[in-house]
Amino acid sequence: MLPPSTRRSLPMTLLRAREVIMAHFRPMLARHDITEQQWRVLRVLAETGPLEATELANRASILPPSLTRIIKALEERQLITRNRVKDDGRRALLAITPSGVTLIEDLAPERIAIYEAIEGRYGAEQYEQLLDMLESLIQSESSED
Amino acid sequence: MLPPSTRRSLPMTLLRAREVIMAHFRPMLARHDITEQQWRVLRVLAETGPLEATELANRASILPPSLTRIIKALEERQLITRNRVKDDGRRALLAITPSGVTLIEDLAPERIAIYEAIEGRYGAEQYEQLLDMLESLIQSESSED
DNA sequence: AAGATGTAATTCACATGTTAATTACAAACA
DNA sequence: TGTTTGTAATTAACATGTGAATTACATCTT
Repeated sequence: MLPPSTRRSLPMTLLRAREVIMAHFRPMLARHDITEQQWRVLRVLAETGPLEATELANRASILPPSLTRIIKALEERQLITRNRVKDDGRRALLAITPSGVTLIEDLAPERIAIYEAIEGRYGAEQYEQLLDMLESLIQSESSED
Repeated sequence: MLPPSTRRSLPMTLLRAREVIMAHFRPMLARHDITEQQWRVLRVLAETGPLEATELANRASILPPSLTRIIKALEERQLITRNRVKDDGRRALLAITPSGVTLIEDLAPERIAIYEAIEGRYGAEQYEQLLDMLESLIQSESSED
């Protein structure tokens, strides 16, 4: 078996695919002075409710050191709050604030429009199938110790 | 249309998919003290021959500022060389050195084995189909000004 | 030739990715 | 009680991602 050429390697192709998609969202994020990762963190908290850092890191696919920095930035902008968990001084519950919710809600319509445009160009069925296949890949490759 | 939940957003899913795949390669890269991006640069040069920085950046999907730093590091380790292009003082041809080729060749067998293992778990046909669908997505979304 | 415009590469500033080490705390246990 | 072990979060150090500004050349224009 030949090694996959760089142009058709799976990691590179996933990277490029992510890149062309994110390119559509970056102008919107820049206008609201928020990074892609900060937006992910806020959306997870908005969808799920208050979470501890470890769970939030998992759901937003952000590593703990990055999350520490992101939490600090979002807390300073008063988009999230942190409250100690009683009986365990290590943990803290992170929650989105009302102004954080407002920010997410302001972005939501444009977010939906961008997704619809992508689906329109790519095809809704293909789009769903691609997501299914990616989730299947993640399943087949995750943590088989 | 509902906004896609964070768990099934395309950018997040692409990110996670890339993550589970790259996890297989990281131990190998760490053993050889090379980063993922440095490995990409070397592979592109090994496959394609000498390139100028802009073309190399495109093929390796690395932004110019990152490539500047990576080139510097690889040059210091004598894994690549840079030669000015006559008649244009801005450009330079970047080429992999023999020891760079040796490094790539040392990694190649394990690289192939990892890909084969992934294909085996996921299914060879699915694997090819996924690549096709991703390339199609990249096509449908790239630069339609 | 001199200035205006365009292009390749770099630099800057800041955010995140990544691994290893460390801190702060909790829980188990002698 | 004091020590060990385990866990959550942070910090440290370095590499890369990202957008804006800058530098170094080329090329075009007059």
